[in-house]
Amino acid sequence: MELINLYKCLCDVQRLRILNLLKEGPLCVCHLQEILGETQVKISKQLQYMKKLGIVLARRQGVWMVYSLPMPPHPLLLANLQGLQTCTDEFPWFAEDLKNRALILQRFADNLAECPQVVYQSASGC
Amino acid sequence: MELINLYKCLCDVQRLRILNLLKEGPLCVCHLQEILGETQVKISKQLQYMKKLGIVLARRQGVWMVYSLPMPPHPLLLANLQGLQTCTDEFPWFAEDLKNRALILQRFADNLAECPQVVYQSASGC
DNA sequence: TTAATATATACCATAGTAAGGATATACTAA
DNA sequence: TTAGTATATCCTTACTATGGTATATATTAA
Repeated sequence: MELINLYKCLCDVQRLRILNLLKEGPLCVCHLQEILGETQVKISKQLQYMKKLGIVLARRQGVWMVYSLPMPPHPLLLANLQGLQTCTDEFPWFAEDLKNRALILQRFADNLAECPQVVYQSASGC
Repeated sequence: MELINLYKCLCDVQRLRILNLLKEGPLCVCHLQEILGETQVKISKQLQYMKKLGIVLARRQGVWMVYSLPMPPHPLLLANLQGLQTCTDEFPWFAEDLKNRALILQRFADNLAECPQVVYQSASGC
């Protein structure tokens, strides 16, 4: 992976939000779609873009595609996501997104009918 | 300045090299041109790009245009340039450029006929 | 004024990126 | 097999970025 590619991913707000979410753990497209409030095509394309550049990984789990960061995530990526956390005025969605992610995981824990094949816990190793 | 713009500048090798140099202090176009070994047009365009995004500042000093980082430089920019210093395998020019910059400044100190109007020392405040 | 130097801009071609709509693919369930 | 769901791809259009050549601008020196 070329480091330049990291910056190519960071220079777009949607991709930044996706990486911020994936930093916490794997997510499937439908959940990213729900959190970002974007169309399926847009999310999917951004994921393809980052996958092609080697910044995210994809793995199929039943009907779902689960995206994640390579382990361990590049320290420079983590440092940037960390540093951006404090810029709440410019990136208000940074914390909001993480909150919504937690809600979804909670909902998923309560109701296994939703995304039943996706066991994010077991995906932490990919 | 929007932080996203910072990443837009970082995602290109030439711009990265320029920022790495400006981190050490102001430089005029001709010196950047000499260090990077690129054409005047390319350097100038990259500088315009970053200036438009609010990442670098420009000030005329006689015939020369002196470019610099806004003071104080954004911590996220410094953190990234710092973090990249260690990636000598991927960015071998990172240290080389700084060495060449030092040589130019030395040469300038020895011979004032070169870029006589440019007093980089006095430019540190811009 | 004229000439010379440093730098920016205009113009053109090419490539990369982004967004939307429609459609295709892959998998699951029945 | 069929239908349904999740995701990816194709196609078009528009915008942004990159690179090159030529030219314009600004400043200095004579």
